[in-house]
Amino acid sequence: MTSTQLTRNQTLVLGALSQSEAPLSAYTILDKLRGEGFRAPLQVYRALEKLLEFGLVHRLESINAFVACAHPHQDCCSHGLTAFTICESCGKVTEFHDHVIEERLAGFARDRNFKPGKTTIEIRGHCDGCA
Amino acid sequence: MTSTQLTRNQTLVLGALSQSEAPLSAYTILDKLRGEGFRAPLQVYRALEKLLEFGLVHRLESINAFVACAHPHQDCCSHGLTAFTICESCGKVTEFHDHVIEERLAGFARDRNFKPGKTTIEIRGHCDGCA
DNA sequence: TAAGTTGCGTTATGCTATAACGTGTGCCAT
DNA sequence: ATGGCACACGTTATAGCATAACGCAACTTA
Repeated sequence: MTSTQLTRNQTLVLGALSQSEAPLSAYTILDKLRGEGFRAPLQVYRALEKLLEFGLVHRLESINAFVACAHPHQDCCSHGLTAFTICESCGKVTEFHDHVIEERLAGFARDRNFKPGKTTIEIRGHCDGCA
Repeated sequence: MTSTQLTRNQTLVLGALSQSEAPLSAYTILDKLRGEGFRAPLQVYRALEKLLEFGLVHRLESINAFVACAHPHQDCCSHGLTAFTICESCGKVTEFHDHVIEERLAGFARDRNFKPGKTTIEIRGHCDGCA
C-alpha cells in the first residue's frame, strides 16, 4: 500500500464520499463542502482527480458520480479490474473483483491485439432491500 | 427480429451513426444533421431514445457517445449483455458478446439478491492499428 | 535566488441532457 | 364524423456535468 499525505481539499472530498451511503456527483460534493469554504466545481474536480489517481475513489461512468473505494487499504483497486452493482432505488453501490471476468476480458483483448487501459463494469439494477 | 418503421428523424440519426467510423456525441449528430433541418438537441435525444429501445444503437457510458449496433439484424443486443472495446486514439469501437462473463455476472447478482438491469462493460485502450 | 512543481482560487465557458409547453397527424371507438 | 387518444415533432429554456485559462502562494531543488 502506498500512503500519500492528502491535502485539505482532498481530505474533505474523500470525507464527504466516505460518509455518504450513496455515490455523489461532483456538484453534490461541492454543495456539501460549501460550509468548508468550497466555492467552485474545480476545487472538487481537482481533488477527485488526485483521489482517483491514488485509488481511493472510483468513478461510476454510467451515473456520473463518485464513490469512496471499499478497500482503500489494499492495492486491489489500482491494477485489478473493479466491477460495481448500483441500485437505482437507494443508490447503494457494491464493489467486487472477479478474476475469471478479468481473464476473459484480457483474453479477448489479446486476441484482437487491443491494449486495454481502464475497464468499466457496472450493473445497474435493484438491490436486495429495494427488490 | 422485430422490424419497426423508423421515423424521419430516427432514420437520419441512425444514418449519421452508421456512416461514422467512430462513436458520435448527441451534439455532434446534431451538427451533422443541421443541413437536414435539425435545430435542437432534443430532436437528437428523442430519436436516440427510440433507437436504443429498438436495439439499433448503443450508448457508450464512459465517453457519452453513441454507436450504431454492429448486429442490428440479430436480437443478440436486446437481451444478452454487450461489451465494447473503445480505442482512445482512433475512436474505433468493437462490440462483443461473451457468455462466460454474462454467466459470471449473473451469478454474482444472484448471490447478492441483486436484480440486474442494464449492464455496462467498456474497455478503453488502444486498438491494433493505433498500438 | 532563480526555476520548477504543486496546490489553490476565480472567472468564464463548453459540453451533455432534460423539463415544459404547444402543434400536427393518424387511429379508432363511439 | 367527431371526439379522444397516442405519438412524433418543434421550440425555448434550464439543469447538470466538466474543463480552459489566468494568476497567486508555498515549497523544493539546484
